[in-house]
Amino acid sequence: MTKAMTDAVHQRVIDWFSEAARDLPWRRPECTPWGVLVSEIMLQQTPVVRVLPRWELWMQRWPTPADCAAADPAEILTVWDRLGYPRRALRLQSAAAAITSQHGGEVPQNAEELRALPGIGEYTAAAVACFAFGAPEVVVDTNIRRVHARVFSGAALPGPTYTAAQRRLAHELMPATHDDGGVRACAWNAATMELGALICTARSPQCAICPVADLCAWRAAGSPPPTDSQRTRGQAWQGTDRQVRGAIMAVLRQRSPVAAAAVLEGLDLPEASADQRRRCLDSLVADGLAVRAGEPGSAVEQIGLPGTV
DNA sequence: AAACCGGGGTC
DNA sequence: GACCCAGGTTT
Repeated sequence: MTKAMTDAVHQRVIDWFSEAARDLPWRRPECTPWGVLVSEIMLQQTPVVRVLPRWELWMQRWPTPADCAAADPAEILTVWDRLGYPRRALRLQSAAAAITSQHGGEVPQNAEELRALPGIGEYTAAAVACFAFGAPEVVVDTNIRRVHARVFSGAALPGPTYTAAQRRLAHELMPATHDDGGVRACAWNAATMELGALICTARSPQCAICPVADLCAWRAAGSPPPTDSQRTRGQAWQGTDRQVRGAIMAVLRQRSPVAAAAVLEGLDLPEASADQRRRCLDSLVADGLAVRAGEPGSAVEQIGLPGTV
């Protein structure tokens, strides 16, 4: 791909974004860095439409990191509701506590300091530095990997793992920052992500209305279907510990504390053995998502959300 | 590099 | 019913 073609892709995607971008609350100018951070954590593995109402409630209740850090962890998990992966909620509160105690209550502005916070990895650190503070970091999520794979590599899908070659490509594709201080680089990140979310989707991409369809290497190759190695192996759900853990957490959000025996026997999961139920309950306690009172396995054993027992 | 971690919408 | 989703942590 020549520099002229890369420049053309930049221009087309950024122009497309300026008129097609969704009006999301964490993209508005008045949104705080904390609001951006909360959105990024919630959006890890969770679609925008499901995040929107939870984000609004969260920001209304805890408008600053200090508010969140001081909150009752049981309420944190209750407001998180069914967003999934509830450990994210506790890590977000831990991050808020670190921001409050170590950063004067202000969200750090650079990726390195963000990366050191609980629950913030390579992607989220770059995304917050870029979207909240305008830093020209290389942001790579699953949408961006897919766009890169198609437009520049000619592949149907990027494959399940983020490879060194993909990281190198993402760096090479970043617009120069010497003349605008990174404005264009940030726009490229946001625009590419949005293109992957709205047009260049995994299942049925809308190439007919794609701003770079005529520049796309995958299209030029005849839009070949994904190979077996490019397919992501879907996670099982029925019968997994994740399903059982989720069912236990649903009970605790409803009523807490509660007798452990009542929870374990009341789960509407006929396939789950007594061993699995017990193992999952213990793992929730180990993860800090639940706390226990009374001897495990005894008649007086009680389970509750953290802080309620 | 691979396993683990939720839950719901879509095709 | 398979597939997908603005990933991170642990081993």
